[in-house]
Amino acid sequence: MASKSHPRSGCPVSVSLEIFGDRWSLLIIRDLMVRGFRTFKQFQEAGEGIATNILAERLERLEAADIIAPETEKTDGRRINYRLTEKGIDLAPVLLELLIWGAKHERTGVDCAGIAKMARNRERVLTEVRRRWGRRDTTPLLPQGRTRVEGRRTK
Amino acid sequence: MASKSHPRSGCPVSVSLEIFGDRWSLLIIRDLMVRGFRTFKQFQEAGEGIATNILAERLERLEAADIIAPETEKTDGRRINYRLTEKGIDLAPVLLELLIWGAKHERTGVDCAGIAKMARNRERVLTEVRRRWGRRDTTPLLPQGRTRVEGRRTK
DNA sequence: TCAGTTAACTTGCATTTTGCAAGTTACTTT
DNA sequence: AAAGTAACTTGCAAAATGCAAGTTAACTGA
Repeated sequence: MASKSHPRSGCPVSVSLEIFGDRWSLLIIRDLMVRGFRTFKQFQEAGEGIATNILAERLERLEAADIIAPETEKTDGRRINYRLTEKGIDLAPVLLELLIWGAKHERTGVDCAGIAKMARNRERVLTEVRRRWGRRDTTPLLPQGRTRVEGRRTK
Repeated sequence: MASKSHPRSGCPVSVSLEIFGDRWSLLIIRDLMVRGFRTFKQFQEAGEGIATNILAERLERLEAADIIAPETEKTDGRRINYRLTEKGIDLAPVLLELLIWGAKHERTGVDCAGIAKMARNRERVLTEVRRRWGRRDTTPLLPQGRTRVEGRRTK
């Protein structure tokens, strides 16, 4: 991608975009963060149709950037579980704002009201994401339905 | 770009990324929002080396998404001033989080402490961005210093 | 134990998007 | 009216993407 790209300005926004400024990277991170996905296969199937070569390249890239870390499953040596690093979980606010913006301004097949509620409880939502990450809780933060996210509150 | 692309999931994050999920769009928006840039030439020169055809395509796309709006200058018919729409200014939180993340986790040639302070005053910063946008104040929000992007200021 | 299955990738190749340099067009300034 | 200037186009080579079809190492069930 922006692999051997140009010398860009040192602006943090620019630097960030060089790492995950494409159509897929943040979706993988979203899946890890709120959908509880962990494996190549899950990203491949439940994602929005990412090609396997691209997926492999993105995982490699995110790993190189220390945003995710692979971890071979003890009970099944084939299976690699990807996990967010601390740096990765720090992307939660970015994802949340992206979610809020999209829900507010685009037709997304998602319950706007539910998202709006999340927007009002920003801090609470972020704390919850972090809490789950800490205890390796992989139950999806949002029910999978997508259309109709009956915004279950953080409790 | 994602022009005649696939039917993706209705997730707001995905929808958002389809609009500005690339390496340039958010930089243009950043320039409009915090650097006070308005014209094609400014984006072209002070940006990080975007090609003119790509710039033209991105402006077109952002306009189509109703994130920016062009406005011909009254005193000089050649000059087109791009302005953020309400929908565009709503991207401020996204950009701010991107800025905070980049400054915290990457070597960016930017004063981390300064950004950290912004992070602590999130709401204040966002309010200020909005205020300037409202009164069409184009003085850069951040001093241009940085890694010397010889950013010729807008005067 | 060994044939079949599965997870995680590669590979090859056609298509699309980028990047670069060089125009073009419509004002404006001198 | 000649020379700039701003905002784009165009043509083309190079890189990234998407797709289908492998490949490899680990498991699993008979």
